[in-house]
Amino acid sequence: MTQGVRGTRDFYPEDMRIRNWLFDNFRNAARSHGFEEYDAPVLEHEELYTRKQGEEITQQLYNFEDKGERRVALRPEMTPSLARMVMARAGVLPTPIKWFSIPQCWRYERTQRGRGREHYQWNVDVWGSNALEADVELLSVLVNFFEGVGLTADDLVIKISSRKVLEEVLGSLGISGDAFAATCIIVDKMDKLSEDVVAAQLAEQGLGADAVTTIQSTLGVDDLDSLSAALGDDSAAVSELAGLFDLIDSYGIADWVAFDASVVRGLAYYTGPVFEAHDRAGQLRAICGGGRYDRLLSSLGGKDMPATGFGFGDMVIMELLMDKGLVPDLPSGNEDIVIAISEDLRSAAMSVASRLRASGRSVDLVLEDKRMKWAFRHAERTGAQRLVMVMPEEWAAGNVRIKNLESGEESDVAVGDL
RNA sequence: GCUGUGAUGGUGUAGCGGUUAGCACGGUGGGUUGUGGUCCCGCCGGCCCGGGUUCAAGUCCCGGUCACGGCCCCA
Repeated sequence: MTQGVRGTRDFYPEDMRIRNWLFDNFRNAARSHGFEEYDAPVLEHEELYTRKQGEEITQQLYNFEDKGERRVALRPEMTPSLARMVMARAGVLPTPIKWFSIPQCWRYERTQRGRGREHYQWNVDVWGSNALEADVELLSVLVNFFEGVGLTADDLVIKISSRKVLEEVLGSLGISGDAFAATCIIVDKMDKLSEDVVAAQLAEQGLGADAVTTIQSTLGVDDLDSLSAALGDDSAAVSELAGLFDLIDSYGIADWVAFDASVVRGLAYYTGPVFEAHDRAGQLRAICGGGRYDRLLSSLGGKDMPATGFGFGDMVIMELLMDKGLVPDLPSGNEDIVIAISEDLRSAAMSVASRLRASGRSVDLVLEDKRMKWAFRHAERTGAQRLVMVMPEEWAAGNVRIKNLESGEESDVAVGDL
C-alpha cells in the first residue's frame, strides 16, 4: 500500500531539495545560453515512437491502450514531442529555436542500480540552424552546467564524433539508407557485445567479416590525423570534426572534450556530430548524450529542419556527484518559526507571521498548541534561523521576542518593525 | 528471459530454535531550564502471507507475494 509502481521513485522533501538543486543548475546553464523552457504531455500517441526497429527505446516503450482504445505511450524521450511541437508551428516560429526542458521520461525494463523505469532527462535543443556553432553552443551549455555543480575536466570528458564518420565507412562498403541506420544501432553496441554477436548481427544486414574489421579499425581511431588518413583528405566527416574542434577552442572548453570515433549513439535519427559525456574513471554509464538530427521531421511526415540537441538524465549524474562529494547539504529553506506561547496569543501569532511573510521571510507558523521544547527541536531540524516567540508581557508592550538560533542572541522587537 | 539476496515497531536496524524480541530516530507525557535547543526518565508501536518440521519457529523447510542487486540488453 505504501509502495509505488515498480521502478518509480518518491521524492520526500529532503530528496526534493536535492532534485531542485540539480534542476536549478540545469536551468541556469540553459538560461545563461539563451534557451527557453517548454514542456509537453508525458503521454503521447504510441506511433510517435514506433519507427526504426532495433532501437532499444522502442522495445522498451511503457505503452498501453486507453479507455478510448487508443495506443498510447509514456514518453521514453523528449525529442519526438519536441519535433511534434516544432513541426506544428514550422514557418511561424522564428529560428533558431533554442529550447530546453526537464521532462520525466519512462521506459519498461528490468530495474537495476541507476536504472529505474522513470527518470528526469534535461533536454537542450537548437532547431533551424545548420551551423556547427549550434552544436558547440550545446557543449558550452554542458560545460557551464558541470562547472556550476563543481565538476572539473578531470572528473569527466565529453567524447565527440560524427555520424558522418560511420556514414563514409559504411558508404565505402555500399551501405546506406535504412540499412545504415540499422547498422548504427548495432555498431553502437560494439564495445559491449562480443565480436561474434556483432558480426552475426551485421551479417543480418548483409555485411561480411571484412566489413566488421574495417568498421572496428576505423572506430578505434582517437585522433583526427589518423581519421584523416583513414577516410581521405576530402572527407566531409574529417572537415566537419576539424571545424567543430576549432570552435571548441574558441569557447575555451577544449579540456573537456576529446575526439573518439567509437561514439555512435543508439538512436537512428542522428546525422552529424554526436557526443557523450563519461566519467574519466569509466565507472558509470554515459552521463549524457546527443548530437545533430537534421532529418527527424521527414521521418515523422513533415518537412525537415536542421536540429541538434542532447538528453541528460538525472540518475547517473547524481551518482557521480555523490562519488565526488559534490551534493550539498540543503536546509528546508524555512527562515522563521513563529510560536504563540499561550493559546490566547494564537491570533496575535498569525498577525506576526503575516507581517513577516509580507516582508519576504519564509515563515513556519506553529499551528497547534506545541511546547517550547518542540519549537526548538523543530527549528533545529528544519534549519530555521530565528524563533519568533509571541509572549504575554512582550505582546502587551507591542513586542515579540526573537531568538537568533545560530548566535543564541535574543531581543524584543516592536511588531511594527518586523 | 535467466539468476542471487533479503522481508522485524512509522523509519533504519540487532537478534540465527526457548529472550519480557534489543537499539537508534520518530510520536507522546514528564524532569532539568529563563514557558527554552543539549541532557535525563516514562509511555506508544513490530517479527510479509500460507503451509510444514519441532515439546518449542523472526529464527529451520516448502510455496506465494514484494523489494533490492547481478546477467542478458541498453537510454
